[in-house]
Amino acid sequence: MDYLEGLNPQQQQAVMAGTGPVLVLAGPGSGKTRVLTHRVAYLIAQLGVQPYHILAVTFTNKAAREMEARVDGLIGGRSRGLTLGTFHAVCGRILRREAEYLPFDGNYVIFDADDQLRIVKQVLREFNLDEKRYRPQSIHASISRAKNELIFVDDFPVQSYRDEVVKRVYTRYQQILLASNAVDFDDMLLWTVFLLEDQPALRERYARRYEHLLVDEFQDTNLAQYTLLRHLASFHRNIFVVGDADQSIYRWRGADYRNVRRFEQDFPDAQVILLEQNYRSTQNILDAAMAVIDRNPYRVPKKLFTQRGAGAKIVVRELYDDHEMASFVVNRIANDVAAGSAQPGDFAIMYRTNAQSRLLEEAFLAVGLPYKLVGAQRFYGRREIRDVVAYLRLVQNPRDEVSLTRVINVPRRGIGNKSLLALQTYAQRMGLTPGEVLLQLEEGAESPAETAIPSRARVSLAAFGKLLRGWCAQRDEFSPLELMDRILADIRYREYLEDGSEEGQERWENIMELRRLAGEYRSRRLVDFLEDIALISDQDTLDEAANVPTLLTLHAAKGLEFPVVFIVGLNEGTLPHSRSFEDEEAMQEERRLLYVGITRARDCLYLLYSLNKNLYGYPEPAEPSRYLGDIPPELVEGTSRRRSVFARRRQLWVEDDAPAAVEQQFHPGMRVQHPSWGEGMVLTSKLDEGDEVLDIFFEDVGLKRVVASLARLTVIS
DNA sequence: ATAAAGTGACTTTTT
DNA sequence: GTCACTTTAT
Repeated sequence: MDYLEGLNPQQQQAVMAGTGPVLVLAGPGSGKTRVLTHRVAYLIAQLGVQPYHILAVTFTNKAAREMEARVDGLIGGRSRGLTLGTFHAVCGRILRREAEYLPFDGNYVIFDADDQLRIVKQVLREFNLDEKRYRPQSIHASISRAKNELIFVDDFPVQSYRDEVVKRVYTRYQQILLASNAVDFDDMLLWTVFLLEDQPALRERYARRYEHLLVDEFQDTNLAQYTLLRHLASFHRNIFVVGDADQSIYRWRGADYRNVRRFEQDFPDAQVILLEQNYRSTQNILDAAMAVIDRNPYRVPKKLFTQRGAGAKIVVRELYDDHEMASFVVNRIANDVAAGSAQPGDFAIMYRTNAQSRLLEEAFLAVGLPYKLVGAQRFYGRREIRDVVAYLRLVQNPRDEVSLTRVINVPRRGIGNKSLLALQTYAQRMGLTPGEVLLQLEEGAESPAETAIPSRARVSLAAFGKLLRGWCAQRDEFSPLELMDRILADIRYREYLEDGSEEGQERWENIMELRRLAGEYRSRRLVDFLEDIALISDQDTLDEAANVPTLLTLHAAKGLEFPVVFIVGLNEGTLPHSRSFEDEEAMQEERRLLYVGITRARDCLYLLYSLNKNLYGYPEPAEPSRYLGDIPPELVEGTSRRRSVFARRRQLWVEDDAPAAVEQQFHPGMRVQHPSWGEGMVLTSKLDEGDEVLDIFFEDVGLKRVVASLARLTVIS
C-alpha cells in the first residue's frame, strides 16, 4: 500500500486508526499534514469510504488545495466529492444551500473586518456615543468574542455599563447585518451552529452524511467551531483531530487550546497518538525551541527529537537599530546566495507586527533584491480593489448598504453627503434599504420620493439607480469578468484612476490583477468569486513558484517551513508584545508564537534584536527579549569569542563583531554599470559583514545603496 | 459638492 | 510615519 510508505510506526498507527474518535498530538515538523492526507487516501482507497462522506477541515484554503492535490496524487483522482476547506468556507457553502431556514437569503455577502468596523462606527454615531470613550475596535472585539463563544445578542451578559453599551451596539449591529443581507466572519460559524441546533432534521442529515471528519490545527478552534464539529460528528463519531497545544496562537480570535482537553473529556474513548519525531529541524533548533516553550506552565511536556544531528549553531545578533537589522538580513542573504550556499527562496524573515515589514522591504528594494510578502490585506485592502469589489457586491446584493455608501460617489457623480442622507432617511421611512430605493427610482417618474428628496439629488441618484439596475439585470447571464468589465467601462474607472501620476498607473494595474483573478471564474458565478475573495487568507497569496525570500508575520508562518529563518525584532515590547504584558495567558501565547517561529527553520536560525526599536517612526531605546535569555548559550554561535551583556539582570550572549576580511574592489569616483539602473558613479564604499556596501549615484535613478556581491556591477573606468 | 490641508490616534496577530 | 477622519476654502 503506497499510503503507508515512508511513514513511521506512530504515523502509520494514526493513518490506520480504526473508527471512533482519534486525537493526534503532533509536534512541529512531525508530518501531521502527511498523516492527514494519507488518512484520507486510506479511508477512500482501503476502507472504500465515498469521498462524499468525508469532511476535512484545514486552516487555510492553500492547505486545502494542497491536501486535495496530494490525496489525488496518492489515489489517482478518486477524491472527487470530498468536502474540503476552512471552517469558514465549509460553513459558507452550508449557509447558502440552507438559506431557506435562515434570516437571510442565498445571495448574502460576507462583511470583512473593515466593513464590520464601519458598521460599529455608524451605530456609535447613531446612538450618540463618544468614539473616544468607546473605541470602535474594542466594542467590535467584544461583539466578536461573544459570537465566538456562541453568545447571541439576547444572552449577552451585562455586568457593567460598558457591557450595556456593547449589548446595545451588538443588537443594532446585528439588525444592520440582517437588513444588509450580510454575515460577518463570526456569523458564518454562529449561524451554522444555529442552523444545526434549530433544525434537528438537518443536523441529522449532515451528521449522517459525514461518516468521517478530519480536522487540522485543532488547537486553534474556537467554541463555535468545536460545537459545530460535535454536531457534525454526533451520528458516526468518527472524528480525527490533529493539533499541538504549544502552537496555539489565535487566542485573541477566540481559539482555545483547551479544546484539546475538552475533546478528551467529550470523547473519553478517543485513541491518543503522539507524533514526536521531527523531520524538519536540526537538534540545535529543536533544543532552542524546547528551551523557550518549556517555561510555559501547565503544559504537557513533549520530547521532540530528530535524527538530523546537531546542525549549525543558532545566530543571535544585536543590531544598533531596525535599519541595521534590515541591512544585516539582506546582506546575509546576499552573501549566502553569492557564495552559492543557499538559494534566495530558502530564506524567510519573520516578525511580530506587520509594521515591521516596511524597513525590511526598503532594504530589499535598496539593493534591488526581489522578495515576496505574505499578506492578503496588502492587495485586498487597497482602496481601488475595495471599490471595485464593493460594486460587485452591490450587484450581487443591492441591500448591502456598506458597499453602497462606499461607491455611491466614487467616481464623483454629484452625490454628496446631503444627497446620501436624504436617500437614507427616505429609505428608512419606507422600510426599505437605500439600495432598494435606488433600484426603484425612475428618472422623472412621479413617486413619493419627490417630496422627500430634493430634485437635484434625485436626478443624480436616479442616474446611478439606472446603472445599478442594468448591472443587476445581467448578473446571472454575465460571467464575473464580463460584469466587472461592464462596470469598469460604465463608471469610466480607468479615467478616474489614471490621473497621470505613477500611483494612478499602479492602481489601474492592481485592477487588472483583480480582473485576471475574475477571469478564473469563467464558468462560476459571481457569488463564488466574491465569497472566495472574502475568505482569502494571507497564506493563500503565497506564491511558491518564485524563488525569492519570504517576508511574513509569525502568525502567517504557521504550518510553513524554510531552510533559513530570521526572526527579527526580538525586543521587549515587540516580542513579547507590550499589549500582552498585563495578561498572563497572552504572555504564554507570545512564547508559543516564538516557538512556532523557531520551529519553522530547517537548518539555520537567526534571532535578531536591536538596541533602538522604531516606535511610530521614531527610534526608542529597547531591551532584548526575555526569551533570548532562555536559550542555552551552548546552542548559540560564537562561543569562543563571546562577551556577555547584562540587560535587566539577565545575562545575554552576543557574538562579537568579526567582519570577514575582504578587499575593497570599488573606490569613490569609479564609474560603474548596473544591469537595471544603468551608469553611475561610486560615492562611498565600505566593508560590512564580509561584503562591500556601495553608495552609487546613477544618472537615471539617483542615489542607491547596493551590495557589491549582489549588484552585478561592471567597472567602466 | 469637492479638493486641499490639518488633526489625532495609532499598530499586535486574521478567518 | 501612516492612516482615517475633520475642518476649511473654493
